[in-house]
Amino acid sequence: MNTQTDEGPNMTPHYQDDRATIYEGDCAEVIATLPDASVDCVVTSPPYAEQRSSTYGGIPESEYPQWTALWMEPLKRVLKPRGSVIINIRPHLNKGVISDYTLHTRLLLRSSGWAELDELLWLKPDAPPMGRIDRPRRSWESLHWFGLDGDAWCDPKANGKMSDRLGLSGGKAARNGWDHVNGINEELVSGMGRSRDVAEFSIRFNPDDGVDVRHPAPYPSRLAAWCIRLVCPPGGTVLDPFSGSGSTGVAAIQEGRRYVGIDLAEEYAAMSARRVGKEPPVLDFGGDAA
Amino acid sequence: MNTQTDEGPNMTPHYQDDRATIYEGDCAEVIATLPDASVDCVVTSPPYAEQRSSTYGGIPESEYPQWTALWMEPLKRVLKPRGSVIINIRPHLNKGVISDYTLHTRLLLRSSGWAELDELLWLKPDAPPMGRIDRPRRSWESLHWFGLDGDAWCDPKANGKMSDRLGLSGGKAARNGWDHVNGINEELVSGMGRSRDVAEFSIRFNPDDGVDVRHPAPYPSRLAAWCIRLVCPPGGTVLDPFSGSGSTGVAAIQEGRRYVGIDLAEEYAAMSARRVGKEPPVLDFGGDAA
DNA sequence: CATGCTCTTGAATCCCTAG
DNA sequence: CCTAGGGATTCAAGAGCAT
Repeated sequence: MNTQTDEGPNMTPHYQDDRATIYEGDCAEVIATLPDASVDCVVTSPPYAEQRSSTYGGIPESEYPQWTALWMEPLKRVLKPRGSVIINIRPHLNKGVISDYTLHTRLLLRSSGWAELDELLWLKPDAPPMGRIDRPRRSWESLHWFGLDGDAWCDPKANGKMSDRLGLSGGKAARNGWDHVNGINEELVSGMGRSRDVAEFSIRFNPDDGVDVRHPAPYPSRLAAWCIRLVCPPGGTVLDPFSGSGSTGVAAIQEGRRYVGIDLAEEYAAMSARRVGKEPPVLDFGGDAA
Repeated sequence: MNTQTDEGPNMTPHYQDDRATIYEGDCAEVIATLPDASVDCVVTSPPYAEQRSSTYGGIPESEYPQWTALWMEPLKRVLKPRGSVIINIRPHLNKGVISDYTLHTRLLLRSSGWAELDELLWLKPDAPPMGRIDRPRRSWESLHWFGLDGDAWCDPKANGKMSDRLGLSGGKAARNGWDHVNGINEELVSGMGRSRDVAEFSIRFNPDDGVDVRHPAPYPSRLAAWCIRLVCPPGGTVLDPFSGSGSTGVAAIQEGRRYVGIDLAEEYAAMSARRVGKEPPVLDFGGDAA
């Protein structure tokens, strides 16, 4: 079902409207056609090694680090200088031992020039108790956060909770011009606290993910929205090179950002387009958080 | 304050009673004197690279992996075949980029024969909003779980929650002799569910940590107790090579296990002894969980 | 609007067999 | 001997109702 021609990938979008563009094709090739510094952030859940092989070909663990470095390489030009890349992944167990390909991947990305900004968490309270019965139920995944340097754009309050005990240590923040800090020049005791580096969202029952969504990698759009609020400036552009069912796109539109989605499979490019196209226009979405 | 002689470390315990032994000295040297297969698990929070340098000398990041592999090497003999090692650590930020020494440490341990069983989490809901103000509040740490192979002893229900909906799909488990599974041969609908791979304990307000505890690495004894219940059989022996204020020891005694603590600093060996010695005798402690 | 019950489902993991 | 694929097994957390 691939519409590519012999001359190379078809860079005509599979879908386009004024907020979203969906491409069908190899993500590295599509990214190479995007304009310089046109993307604020990447939020994605790439295929795991040896998983989803029917859809994506199943990258062997030994090749995974280089495969990742390769699709990310053209991003260095396309990403804005303070842009972020957030990658959701967690190693699986093999005879009671976790695989090491994510460690090698992180090290290779670092040595190929990416700055590893932090490791954020996705907690899954309803993670199914499958797998090894003699081990704890595995109920979290990593969100690996990379940038071009240590100064990526970030809104540390985007996912914060309201608090009434802020600004009590005030003073120095004002002098340093940190407008992130509440209580500057005033003795505020109430306001938005900083986000935690942990996002908690259930796997299922995401109101924005329709019942007709069928994809081997369920990725709640609320999680994508959390990431987007954190690292994408309002009105910016979000890219997902493994768009899948389009949950990142749904989240981007809901959060008032633009979306560029890519998927190798026509089926999923179409599903992304269908879901993104159905999103109602953005009116006013504040930062309601985890 | 070091009482070592020129002939080598003093292997006379700094403190001993029928449940606990505290040594003052270099942990690798002390471990080398312990009997074969005498320890069920190690639960520890080692000094981070370049941190706590006033007490422990501050291991440079570049030497940290090898330093870790070295103190763990003699454990291979001392640990029981199904024993576990749980190491609490999280990389710090350096100009907005996380350090990579924990990645290198994990890979070196793996290549030197250790099995990495999983990565568990300690969530710190009350983590203070320190560090970079333009980033999310860092509120978790890793518990790196290693063993001699993938078959370490583990009680997956030790930290579980009670549930009244277990055993509903039961059947084959009984035939396979899996006593981990609830609902065998009966139609139970109530019992202990499996633990999550996430432990949530606040930093402050640990009832078992006396107010006089002063140590540069606050490590709640409730967290240590969670780990001990998970990987140490009842009545077994827990080792902490960086005993510090002795929180692991307090937890071990409370959970009805034996404790072997080691610390390089006389001050902390003494503090561990004081706290462990004050623990009331064990009567009956069930697995009350996170 | 709490509470309780039913119902569904999941980036799992292991083992065994076939190539 | 290693790889690939299929089958069997597992249960907690919502959501959606009914009361």
